[in-house]
Amino acid sequence: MTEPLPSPSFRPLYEQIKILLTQSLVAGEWKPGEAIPSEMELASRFRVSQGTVRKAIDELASEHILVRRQGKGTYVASHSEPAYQYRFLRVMPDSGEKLHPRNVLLELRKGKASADIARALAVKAGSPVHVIKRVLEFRDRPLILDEMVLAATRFPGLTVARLEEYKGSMYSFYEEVYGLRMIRAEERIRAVAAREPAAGLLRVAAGAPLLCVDRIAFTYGDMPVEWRRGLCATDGFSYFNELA
Amino acid sequence: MTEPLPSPSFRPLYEQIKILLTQSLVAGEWKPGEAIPSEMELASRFRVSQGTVRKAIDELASEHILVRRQGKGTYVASHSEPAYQYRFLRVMPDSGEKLHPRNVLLELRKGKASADIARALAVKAGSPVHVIKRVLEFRDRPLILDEMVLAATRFPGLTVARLEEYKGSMYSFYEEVYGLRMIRAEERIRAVAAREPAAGLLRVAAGAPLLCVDRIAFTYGDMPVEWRRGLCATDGFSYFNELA
DNA sequence: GAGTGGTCTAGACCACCCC
DNA sequence: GGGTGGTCTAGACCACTCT
Repeated sequence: MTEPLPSPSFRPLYEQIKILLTQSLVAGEWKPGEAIPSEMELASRFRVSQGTVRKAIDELASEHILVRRQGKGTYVASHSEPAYQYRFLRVMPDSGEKLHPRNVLLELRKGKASADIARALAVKAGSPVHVIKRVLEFRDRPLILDEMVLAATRFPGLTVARLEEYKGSMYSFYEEVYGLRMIRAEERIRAVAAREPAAGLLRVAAGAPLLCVDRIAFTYGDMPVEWRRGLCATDGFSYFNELA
Repeated sequence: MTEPLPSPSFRPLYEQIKILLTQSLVAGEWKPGEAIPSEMELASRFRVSQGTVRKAIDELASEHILVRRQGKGTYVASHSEPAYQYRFLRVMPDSGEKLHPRNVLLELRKGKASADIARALAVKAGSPVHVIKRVLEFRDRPLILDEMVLAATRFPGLTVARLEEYKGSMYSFYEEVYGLRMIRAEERIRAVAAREPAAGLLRVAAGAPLLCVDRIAFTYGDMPVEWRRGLCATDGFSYFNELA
């Protein structure tokens, strides 16, 4: 029998299992929404105890990469599921009611990555990109004006038709159409004065204060996929955050 | 047939242990910065296995209520420790350098809780409160103008002298002087136009866009302790947030 | 009833820290 | 060397879901 030698840098077994599971996810062995094999089955596949598989899955579940459902199985998390639909949308009405915005596509064009965006997307400056502009409306009021930038190589054949025909959030679109599941994002928020054309699109006066939310969204392995800038008027709405 | 009725409220053992540990923390049996008893010791105290204590501690550690240190022990987290000093401060220089702000106290006065603040602090409207105003400076530039409101009953004998003599963050002050450890906070962020006197204090033009960050901070058992409103100019700085 | 995740136990051993 | 947390195992039993 070949026992794994204790390597100089100690790596617990469950972390290696975690890596193996992640590789299977990246490779598409199990797709978003599907169940992965049972803990016992994975334990015998990897030749470890159920407890070790369990710890690996626990961590992936705490990162919202997998979802456990008692009595049923463990599933690959998906932005297409209602509960995860607007997982990354932190702007909420102060009234406390749930925000189910409507997506209005403004523009899709080709462009080249600026230095900043190239760095954010880990591509070369000047690389071809798609630029998407859209407005999120809530109760027929424009709420957020978004600009998204995607590396063209990762989104071949992206057209207005495909975007418009799609029902659901951007991230379920990336996921279902391009197999890119977003698992994490970083946001930087600033306050800015509204300028045209944003002011008009959001129906606020020029110079009105807006939230400017810059986001980089990542898929498995911390690979950046989307750069986004959102402008948002915050009368009646606010960006909610929990600090723990 | 005798159908075994589904137990109305199933509570796993480790959750009960978690509650017992939390009660000891609230009661002050172990103070911030101190070590709690070892896992084996707690296991025998509670008559459960080490694994069960371990799971309870794991959860408290993931909530940053306890801190594990391999080979040493498990400690009560404290805002006085350097690593946790500015745990809840999300405003950072865009340069990426670390933010070690300086605290400048402007005002401490007594007041009465407005309806909104009373609700936030779970006290009666009109209850006596302390109102603290201060500026956080970074490299001699005013960065954040904060107004904090505290229920007077929870902070007896609060004076300018005690506040000014204290070195460190607000929350280490609450913790060391009043035994109130903040473990969680909720923030709501909006964009607002600067007005006097905030504009002058932050050295921005009237009407300039500012971040307005409203916070409620909680101690053990989700008890609200502090209401806070921060105004922040964001040229060169931004509010960082990670979405997971 | 069968299968899944969830809990709990007991014991062994490893990595880390400090004396 | 002795104590602490960290990992891993094997097995038992519980709670939940679906059939």
